[in-house]
Amino acid sequence: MAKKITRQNAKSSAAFSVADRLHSTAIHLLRRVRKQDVASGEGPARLSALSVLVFGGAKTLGELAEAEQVKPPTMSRIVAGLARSKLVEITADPQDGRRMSIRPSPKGVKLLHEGRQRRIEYLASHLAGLTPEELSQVAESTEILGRVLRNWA
Amino acid sequence: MAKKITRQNAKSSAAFSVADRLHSTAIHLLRRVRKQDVASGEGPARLSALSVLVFGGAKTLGELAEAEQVKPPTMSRIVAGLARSKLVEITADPQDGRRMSIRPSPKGVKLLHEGRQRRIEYLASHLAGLTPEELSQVAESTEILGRVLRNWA
DNA sequence: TGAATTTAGTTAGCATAGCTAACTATATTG
DNA sequence: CAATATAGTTAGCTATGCTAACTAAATTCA
Repeated sequence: MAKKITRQNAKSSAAFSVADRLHSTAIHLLRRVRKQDVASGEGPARLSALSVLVFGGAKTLGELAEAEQVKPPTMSRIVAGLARSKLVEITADPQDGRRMSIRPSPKGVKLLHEGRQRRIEYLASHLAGLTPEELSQVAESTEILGRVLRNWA
Repeated sequence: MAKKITRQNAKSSAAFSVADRLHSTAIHLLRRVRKQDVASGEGPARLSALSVLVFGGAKTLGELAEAEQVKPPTMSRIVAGLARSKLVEITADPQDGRRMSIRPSPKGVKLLHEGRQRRIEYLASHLAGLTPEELSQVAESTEILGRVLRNWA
């Protein structure tokens, strides 16, 4: 039995094909850029958690785990590593003795900004060959995808 | 001393700002999509290597490591895992006894396509809310970034 | 009030995935 | 044929993910 082609199917398959290439491109792009982070001396999970703290302010461990889409035991170890490197400061919540407040230390803020600088400069240097039109296409599309992410189920 | 603003600087800082948002968007997009791959029962490194084999054909271990931007010992273990799960077949190179030829098994091809289907359908379902114009913006931009990746130093 | 339950985070133990250093085995070169 | 180069493996480290089982604090309710 041949599959019936409808307007709905046509729309789906366009999204399908874009999704496919988008996925592969995102993987390979990040794999390149990640290598710049080695210079920071911290792993990707720690840098990402630190970034949440630097840009979003102090969080509890549970909030951090939620933000990073990771289970609490995983975040517990990530935070322990950040604390060992003196990149975050931890205080007990005076209202609720079970909770901890985790915030970036000045050293953590500095390390994050430097790493971000390196990483972004590296990526930007590879975007530098694009025409202004291409660059604004990419910017526009990034904007669109950012909106998709904010509305994610 | 104020920084002199030239056409070159303007171009660089546009690339810089796009790079910044692109990086963050790519990270968060992949973090969501990755979760779909849990259903395959194989880790991300194995799925990615298998994908190279399925779409690029048989490779030696060194070629695979190169393609995946990983050191040979790392790829050695990834391939061992894929072989243990019977997702790849390995034969010795008759010309050069040091080399091995690694190719996907029928089971490997099937698993990859199913996983890809799940992952892409999931991503596509979230792109489905976009207008046709937005979708083609994203497609265009993905194309541009794919070209950037192919020319990467 | 005080026992039961819920909530926040930790500990233990497992698997994957990355690395370097040091090894084996095969090819190549002088 | 000896020396060297190349392909891959093994051993051992760190980091990151998980679940299951724990501790301790807060909350509920009989």
